[in-house]
Amino acid sequence: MENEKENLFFEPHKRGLMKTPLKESTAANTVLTEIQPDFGPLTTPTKPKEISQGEPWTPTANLKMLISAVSPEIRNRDQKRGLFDSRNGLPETKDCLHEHLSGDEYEKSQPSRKEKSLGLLCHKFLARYPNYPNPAVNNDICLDEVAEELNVERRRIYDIVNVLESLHMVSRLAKNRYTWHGRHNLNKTLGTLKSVGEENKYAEQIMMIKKKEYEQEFDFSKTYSIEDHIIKSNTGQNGHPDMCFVELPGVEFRAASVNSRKDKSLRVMSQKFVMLFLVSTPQIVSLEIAAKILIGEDHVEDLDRSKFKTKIRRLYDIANVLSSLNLIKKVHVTEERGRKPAFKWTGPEISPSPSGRGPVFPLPCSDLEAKRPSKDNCAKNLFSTRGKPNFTRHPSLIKLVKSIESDRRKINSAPSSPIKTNKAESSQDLAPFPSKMAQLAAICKMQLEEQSSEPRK
DNA sequence: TCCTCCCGCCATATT
DNA sequence: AATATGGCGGGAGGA
Repeated sequence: MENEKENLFFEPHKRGLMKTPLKESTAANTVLTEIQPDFGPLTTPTKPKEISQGEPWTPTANLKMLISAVSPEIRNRDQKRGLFDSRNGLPETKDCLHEHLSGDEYEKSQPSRKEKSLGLLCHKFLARYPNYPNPAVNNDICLDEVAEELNVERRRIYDIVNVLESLHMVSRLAKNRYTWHGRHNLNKTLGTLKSVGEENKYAEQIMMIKKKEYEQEFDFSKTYSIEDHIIKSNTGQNGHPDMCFVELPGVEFRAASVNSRKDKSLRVMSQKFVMLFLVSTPQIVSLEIAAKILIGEDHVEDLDRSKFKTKIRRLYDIANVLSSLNLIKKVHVTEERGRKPAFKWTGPEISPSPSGRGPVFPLPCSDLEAKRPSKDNCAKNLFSTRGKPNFTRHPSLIKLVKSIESDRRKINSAPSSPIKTNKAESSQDLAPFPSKMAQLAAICKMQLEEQSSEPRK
């Protein structure tokens, strides 16, 4: 079934716009079918590593301009460091000005950590494709080629592609091949994610966690375990919560594979992370909060510290590509007890309702407007977190969907009310935790206060 | 020091 | 078995 051998088409990019000439001294191989002289083309590079002379930037000079235009911050960072200053530190290396430091150690201009950041890499990646590609032409992406052209190991490309996929900006076609969709559907996807986020009551969960922290700050230390339980029950009252990958109506995943079980972390995590922004009132989410919520959802019994740490690490990865997409930007929240790293949503304001809302503007490409309530899609693509060797669709999740449906009615209101009007409607859903209402009310208040104090650091 | 997060080993999933 | 994917977390660069 996998028509993997479709080498018939070629990359659409690198010709579309100015793109990356890449015609530089070094690499620059803009070959159509990448055939590295050193390695076999069809195997995992594993370590293509640095190509001859280390010139991380020059070949992409104009790309940089492109990037700068989009993200001034990046530009600043670059300027901060002398791009041309090839030698940093490296005491014994007399004067590198003499070009070839020859010898055996030409370790001089090491790209420097920042130049190898995922964020930068993502910018380069994105610069190769138009935001709104013409669906009529071939928009395939060959991971091998990209990895090679950007001079990074494949592993990094997976990181990028995975989150892009979570936003449906790309979709897997076959082994090593993805199709670029760009920002078509992006709003639709975000709308869907927002709906799911509301259904999952992320806003409430966030408040619960904040409340917890708030209390701990005082002396009520010891309320955490209780809180955890509430949160968990709330999400997936007995089974697993929403470990589902939200699909898009029109863009069903072609070429199965993607729907198989192993869809775990990054993709789903990325969607959830985005959901948090979309349901948060001051669209700001701290990594800590995000990590806690994401952890709370699966692995019920986890107080593990290392797990938390790992989660944070993943979030940084995701945040980097989301930042490259200009959907979020890094900020700091100054809460009681110090400032924490957080991110602020800078993406489009998305329409709250999943149904009845079409794209903001009529798109030329007829991407089947299957305007479907998110829950449908969600229900359709549920799979358990844990890799059950045989089942990708966890039966117990069906019930979750049911409950979600019942919740659903609540999302058709409150277009922009600052505080989720949860007390009223959600009271029924939260029935098992009546006392929670009172707490939520209190939290809401805190939330407001916090908001007012957000701006001024 | 703490915040970020690169790097790449190696378990899993696909072919 | 060979490859493709992608969890995961040690540990190092940077502020």
